[in-house]
Amino acid sequence: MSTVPTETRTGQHSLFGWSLAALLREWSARVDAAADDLPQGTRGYQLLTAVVHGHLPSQAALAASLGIDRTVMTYLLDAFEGCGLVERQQDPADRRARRVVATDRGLEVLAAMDARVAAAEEELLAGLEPAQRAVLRELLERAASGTGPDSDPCRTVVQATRPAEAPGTP
Amino acid sequence: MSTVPTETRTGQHSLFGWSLAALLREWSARVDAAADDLPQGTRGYQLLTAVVHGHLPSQAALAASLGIDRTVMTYLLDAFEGCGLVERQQDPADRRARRVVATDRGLEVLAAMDARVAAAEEELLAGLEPAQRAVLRELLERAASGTGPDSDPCRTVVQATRPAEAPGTP
DNA sequence: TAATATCGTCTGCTAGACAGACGATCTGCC
DNA sequence: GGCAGATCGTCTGTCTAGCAGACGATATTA
Repeated sequence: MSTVPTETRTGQHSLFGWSLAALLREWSARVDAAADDLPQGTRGYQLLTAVVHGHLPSQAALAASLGIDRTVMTYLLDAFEGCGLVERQQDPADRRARRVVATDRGLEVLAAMDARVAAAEEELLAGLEPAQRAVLRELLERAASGTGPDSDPCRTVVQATRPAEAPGTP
Repeated sequence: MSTVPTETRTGQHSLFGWSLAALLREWSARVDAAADDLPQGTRGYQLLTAVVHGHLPSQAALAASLGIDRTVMTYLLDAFEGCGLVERQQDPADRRARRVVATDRGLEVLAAMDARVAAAEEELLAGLEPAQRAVLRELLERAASGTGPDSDPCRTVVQATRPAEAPGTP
C-alpha cells in the first residue's frame, strides 16, 4: 500500500482515475500470468471473451468493443486463427464483413481461462467483503455499459429507459 | 450500447475486466479532451495529481504509483519542468533521489483541471444515481488501494506455488 | 449506372516503451 | 575506514505496437 496516496484524501480531489488505472493494471497483470496458452495475454482473453459472449457482427464491431484499431484486429485475429481458436466466416448478409466465431478448442481454452480469471479476480478484490465485490461488479458494469463509441447521441434516453433495479441502494 | 454485450450475461462469465477497460478508456478520452494546457494529456493529469497529493518521495516512487517506467518518468518530468509546472529538488536525505514538487503555476493548473475532471466524471457516471456513484468511487478506491508493486509480499509466493489451479482452495 | 460509404487488409512511418549501461550515492559488512 | 552490492536518475540504442493512408471488394443510395 505504500504507493497509494491514501492519507491525502483530505482534499476533494478524486482518486477515480487513479483507482481505475491501478485496478486495471493489476487485473491485467494477473490475467497475463494466467494466459499462457493464449496469444496476446490479457488482450487475447478479452478478445476471445468478446468473440464468444459478445455476439458482435463484424471485426469492426469487435474492435470498437475492445477499443482497438481495426488494423490491429486484423493481425490479432490472424494469430488466433493460426492457433485454431477462432475462425473467420463470411457474413452471408454482407460479404464485406467477416463473422468471427470460436472453434471448439477456443471454447475450451476460454472456459479454462474463465475459471482462472474468476479466481484471480476474487484474489484481486480480497480487500472487499463478498457483498461489496458484487456491488462493485454490478456498478462497474452499469457505468461501463453507458460508454462506447456510439453511446453518446442517445445515452441519456437509453439509460432513462433502463429499469432502475438498484443493486446496492440503501 | 451496440458494443456492449449486455444480453449475454446469462452465463457466468465476468465483465469485470471489460468494464474496467471501457470505463478507463472513456475517462481518459474525456480527461484528454479537458487537458489542453497539460503535456501528455491524461497521463500528465495523473502525474500532476500524484505530485501534488501523493507525497511520494522520489521519481521512482512516482513512477511505481503511476505504473510507468523510470526512464519514461525522466522525459515526462522534463516536459513538465519545461512548462514550469513542477520542479525537481535534490532530496537532502538521499542525494541520489529527486523530490518532485509542483510550482504555483502547477497548482493553479491542477486546480483548474480538477474542476473540469470532476465535471467530466459526473457526466461519465450519469447512468448511476448520485448515491451509487459515491459507492462506486469508494469501493474502487478501497479495491485499488490494496494493489501496487509492494502491497502484497505474499503474492509472489502464491503465484510461484500456483500450478495453474484454483488458488482459493486451502 | 454512377457516386459514395463501409469492410477488411496491407504498407510505411513514427512515437513510445523497454533493456542495458553509466556515474553518483547509499547501505551493510568486514 | 574501505569495499561490495544495491539504488537513484539519466542516457543511448533498439524494437515493437499503433496509426494514417491507400487499396480492392462490396453495399447503399441516387
